[in-house]
Amino acid sequence: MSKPSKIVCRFAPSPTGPLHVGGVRSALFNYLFAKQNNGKLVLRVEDTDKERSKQEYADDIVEGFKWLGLSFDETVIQSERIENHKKYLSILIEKGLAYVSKEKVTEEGQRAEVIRFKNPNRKIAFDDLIKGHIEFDTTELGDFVIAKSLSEPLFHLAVVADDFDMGITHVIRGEDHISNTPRQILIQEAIGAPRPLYAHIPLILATDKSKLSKRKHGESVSLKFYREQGYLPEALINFLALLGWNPGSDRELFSLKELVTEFKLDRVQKGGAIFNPEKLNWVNKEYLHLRPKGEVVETVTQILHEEPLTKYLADWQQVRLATILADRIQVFSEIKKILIEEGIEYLSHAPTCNPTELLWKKSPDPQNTKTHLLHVVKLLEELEPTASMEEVQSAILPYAEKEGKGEILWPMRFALSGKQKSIDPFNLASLLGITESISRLKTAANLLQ
RNA sequence: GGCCCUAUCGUCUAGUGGUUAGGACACGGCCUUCUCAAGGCUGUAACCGGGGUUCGACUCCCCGUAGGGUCACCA
Repeated sequence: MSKPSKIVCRFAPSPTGPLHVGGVRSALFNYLFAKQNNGKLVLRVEDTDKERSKQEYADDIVEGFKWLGLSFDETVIQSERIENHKKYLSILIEKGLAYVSKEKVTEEGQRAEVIRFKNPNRKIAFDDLIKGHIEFDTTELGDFVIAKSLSEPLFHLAVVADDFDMGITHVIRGEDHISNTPRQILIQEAIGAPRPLYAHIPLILATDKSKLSKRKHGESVSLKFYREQGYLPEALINFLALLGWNPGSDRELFSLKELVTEFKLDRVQKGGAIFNPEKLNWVNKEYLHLRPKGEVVETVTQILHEEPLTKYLADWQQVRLATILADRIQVFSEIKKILIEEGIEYLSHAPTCNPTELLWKKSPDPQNTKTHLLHVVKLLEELEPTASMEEVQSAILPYAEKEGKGEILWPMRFALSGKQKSIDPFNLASLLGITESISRLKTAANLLQ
């Protein structure tokens, strides 16, 4: 038995755009595989294209992973390793395995001279850890370009050189790289680098089954979008892990730590998976409920505080509204939607009630209803102006249970909100304040004969 | 179009020759409930087609078909 060498993985994004959810999943699978094998994980920022690479995107990538809680053992900037790439380039040229090629210039920006790899035109086969055996005839690739000039190495060369120097043992990357693999293997063989093991993971697809791309599918492909919408990092990680992988059981909720032990590369799906935001919302809700209630309420309060729609509410009212909302949302971004769609204008303006709707469907008696409303008023008058939901409840509930909950609670709630659907009466009375609640109940009672 | 990959409910998927084809999201119903939401129970819903192999195919093989990826002096 030879001592197994340490596993080294890498995630190698190019900073030409914001961090993509597909990239996050690639990074996640690398992370899980490396961690569970006590291996090393490297973040390699592939910025050899000076035209398109931007520092802000490199920052976005690093910040994104920091937010997610995915850590790398090492971060390398590919452009800083260019001397190394040049070294391999000159070796290839010396050996006659690459050459300076005179080009016909047909497009603007095209060089008259580039470095091409001398393709041995062989068949290349490799055993992908996910896809299985794959074969290519490299003849059709021709003598592909590996550098713009002696000092400007390109993608394929840089990847192979860096993977070699960094001792990468497993290349886990998106399926869109599958056709790059034979080229890279050819270069490896030319520079005498060992071949790493490949695992090409299926793509994350949009609803139309095409690859998620910013150009086609907009902002919702970037991690930042979900971060700004208030999704929880652990929910995103869990959801992404389940997209294309499953543990073989019915279990669906996993912490990152649990994923490290449960994840199996050979259980990764072969086909692409459509990104389903509804399922993400569900996962997020599960994690939201797992968080301490106080913490969630605090975040919701903060959001309400900055929300113009609730500016008119006093601070204590915002906290109470936040407490109610905290139980109802799947994602923090839903708050605004709820405020608008459900219409909570009744929080700021007393409703005008239709007397008929004030009556409980199972017992539509105006006289009784009026008596009940006035009795509720009496009970509320015993309370402090800012009584809590619990205080309101213990003041009203015994009476409601005695007389029939619907008979009391429906008219009470309707008198306070003027709506068929609203926050429950106890929360509502507490949220409006006792003084305002009494006033609304009296107004409603007066509508009844 | 060439090359490569893929194919189970609408979606994510379990399944590895014999299953009432299982779970989750979404959707519908019921219960709970003052309404809404949550929660509980439950229902509708799938093996792309055609040939083989086999006593027997969702499962193995071949051929179609469909979808996707990739074909840069980007990564």
